[in-house]
Amino acid sequence: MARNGGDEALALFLERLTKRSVLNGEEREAVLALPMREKRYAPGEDIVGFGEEVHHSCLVGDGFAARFAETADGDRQSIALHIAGDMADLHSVVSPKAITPLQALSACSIYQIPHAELRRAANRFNAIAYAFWRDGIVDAAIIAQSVLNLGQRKAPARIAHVFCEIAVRKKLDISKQALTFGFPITQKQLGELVGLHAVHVNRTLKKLRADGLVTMDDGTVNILSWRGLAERAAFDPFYLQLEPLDFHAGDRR
Amino acid sequence: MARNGGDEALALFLERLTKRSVLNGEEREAVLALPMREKRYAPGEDIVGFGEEVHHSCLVGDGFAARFAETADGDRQSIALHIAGDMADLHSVVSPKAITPLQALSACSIYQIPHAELRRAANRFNAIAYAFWRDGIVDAAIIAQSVLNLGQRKAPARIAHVFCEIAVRKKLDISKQALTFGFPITQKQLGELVGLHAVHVNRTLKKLRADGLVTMDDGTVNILSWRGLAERAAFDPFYLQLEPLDFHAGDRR
DNA sequence: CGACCGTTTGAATCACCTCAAGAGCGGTGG
DNA sequence: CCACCGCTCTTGAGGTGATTCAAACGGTCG
Repeated sequence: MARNGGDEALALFLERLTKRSVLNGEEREAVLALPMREKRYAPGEDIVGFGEEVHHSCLVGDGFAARFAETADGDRQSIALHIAGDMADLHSVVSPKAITPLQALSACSIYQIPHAELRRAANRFNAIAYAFWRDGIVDAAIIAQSVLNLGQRKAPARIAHVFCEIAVRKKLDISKQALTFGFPITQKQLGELVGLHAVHVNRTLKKLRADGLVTMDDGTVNILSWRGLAERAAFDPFYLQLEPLDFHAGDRR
Repeated sequence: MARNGGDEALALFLERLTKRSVLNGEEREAVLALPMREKRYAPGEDIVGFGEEVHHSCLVGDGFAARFAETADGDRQSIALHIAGDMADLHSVVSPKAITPLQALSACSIYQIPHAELRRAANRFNAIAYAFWRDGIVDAAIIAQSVLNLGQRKAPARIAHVFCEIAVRKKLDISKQALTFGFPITQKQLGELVGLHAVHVNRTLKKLRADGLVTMDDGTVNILSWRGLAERAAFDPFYLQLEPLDFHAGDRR
């Protein structure tokens, strides 16, 4: 059972949970005690294949992973982006046959946590069961925002929105001047995230750069003007900000 | 506490649950015994407002409801469509503050079920808790397909896909010749579902009609050729078909 | 009756895609 | 070592899809 990097990822995951659900000391311990096994993946590699049945969930250590969908015609679209501390497929606990493949977007480390252990923690502590359920809801809310992003925004706003979302999810300090994060993906992959073709992604990035909003070179995103970028994206982080909810009280109404 | 139409909707909801999760007699009883209160809404009316905190979930009786998102610029996009037997916001049990409004798409009846009762059923029966969690995952999978739909498909395929999905979710008999269902919404609303403007929806419907695939008049969708429509949509119902999973065995691996 | 809404069609414009080509870069094999 | 391949980024030109503005028609409601 791997620790070290795994402990860090698990701590991030716990933070993610407790940001949305109240967990007491015992419950936190139970989460932090989850056993796991480390795996590394190269960019583009399948972490969980399409239709595959898994018996563990995948906690992202570093790098980026994403779930994909494709049409019968073979057009690819990425559905959900996962960063360090995300349990990319916590839903597999209740739906173990993957309806979308999970792939490494960049080189990334994954910590596999057995479903049996997750289920045990949920069965032992009601609050953990609710926290897991809620975590899935938050994921769904993020996907719902993607629907809005693809359905209503034009290319520059779509790309700006993705950058804004990652910055907030990574908990970067928005007030800081130098707002930068590693994002080692190709323009083609970025296109799959926002439903655009690589060529148009290229032109759009050029425009955003020319407008002094953001750059993306050498696998690094550099936000030159948070305000400008957020405005261009029409970004409202409300959908990410769920305040913690307490599921301990038996029947709070 | 309303019954009649409510019982029917609840039976549909139970069917939806048991299609995906195994529930025993006692558990089924518990679901069917849920108390509820009927409400009726006119097209466009808010069922749950943006940011509103609710203490009940909304079971759709008849008609159609949808959740919406909008950009800071005011562009509307519908995120999720709900039909009879759907618990439109079961997620509100663990996330009571609505991050997207729920509105009546057509005239529709809603049966409100108190969160306290849902939570009680989940606390009493582990399998129900898992079934609820799983239900949310299925909803998320449908939204994920919308991302694919908006990101990768052109207008005719998008609209065709929506019609195919509704037909399958309504459990219509695909093999039948006359494949028809009521769908009393405007072209503008359909546009909000698929991320297109009303004018273009109109032209696209005209094209689909000319190709002998589908018509939509007087609030009725008439699928002239299921095969042709499904092919045009590149429709693959896999994402809807989750076989039932049994959560009773304490620690099945 | 007039006002309004939804549908339908036309024409012009804009956004995005497709095809194409060149430059840079890393990896491979002769 | 160099020639070559494949992949990514970049830019151009032309085509398609979707939007926008506009106008006409029928139906409904006050």
